[in-house]
Amino acid sequence: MHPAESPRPSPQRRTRQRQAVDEILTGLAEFRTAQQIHDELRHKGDSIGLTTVYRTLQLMADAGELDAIRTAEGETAYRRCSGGHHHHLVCRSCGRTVEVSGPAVERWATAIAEEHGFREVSHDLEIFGTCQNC
Amino acid sequence: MHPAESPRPSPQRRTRQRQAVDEILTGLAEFRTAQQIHDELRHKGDSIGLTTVYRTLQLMADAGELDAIRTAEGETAYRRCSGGHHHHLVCRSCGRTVEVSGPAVERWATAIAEEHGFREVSHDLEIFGTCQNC
DNA sequence: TTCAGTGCAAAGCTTTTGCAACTAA
DNA sequence: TTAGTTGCAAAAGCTTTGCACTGAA
Repeated sequence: MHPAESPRPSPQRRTRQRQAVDEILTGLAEFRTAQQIHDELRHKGDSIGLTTVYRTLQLMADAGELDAIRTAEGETAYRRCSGGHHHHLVCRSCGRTVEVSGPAVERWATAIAEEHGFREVSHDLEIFGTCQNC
Repeated sequence: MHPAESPRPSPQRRTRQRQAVDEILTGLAEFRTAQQIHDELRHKGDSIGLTTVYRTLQLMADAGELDAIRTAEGETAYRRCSGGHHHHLVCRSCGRTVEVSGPAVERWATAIAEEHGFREVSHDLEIFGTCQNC
């Protein structure tokens, strides 16, 4: 269900398309879907196939360079992430995202899972709200 | 992104199909997708359309009778739930689910969101692990 | 020169919708 | 009787795959 990610090797060739995706993601504080990124690149004048965007994002996520979440609409959204374990505080309206972490929550989750006899515990936590600007 | 659910009115007619879905869900401690429920009903000999299963599950979820989660594979899985706010401890292997709740986590999530200027805060939290039997 | 990478078209999947037939109340 | 339900077929959306072509190293 949520397999531990085994960091794959990074892509081997630096292509124009991969650089473009990489740049879009840089300095962006929101989650974006493959289709959104594809649209943005096209509007910017870059030529790139939707398939390539999908594949590039998957590679980057597999390599641990991106965080991926599933939206309520069934899409997969990506965002560059810092290493280490953390969670997200996401604006429902504009999508702005803040990375947060809370050791207390980690401990609570592990403790309650073990209490019920569960091992190899992991968890997903996303916080949603409306940010100041929205 | 995660709109507050406004509990719709429950279905108005008690049909054979809706009773069948209801019964499958009763006493089941795991999340099931629409397709899984459809399969189980068919194997049991009940005749029901996949479309009807989808619609019935949506109605029940809208009425607050079911919890819905998105699997990593992109499917929506449902499970009968108790009222009130709670989270799930899910077995990665067999799908067995335990409802858990932690006031401390709720407070933490709300606090950290407000700290960042977010209002109307909600959150999603699922804990995964391997249960004793697996 | 080579083989990873690209992108179009087509296929795959889950879920939703149109609509005529059906049925609970 | 009649309005809510059903279910097939078709459509909609997101994502993946087949495959011939392209281009980075």
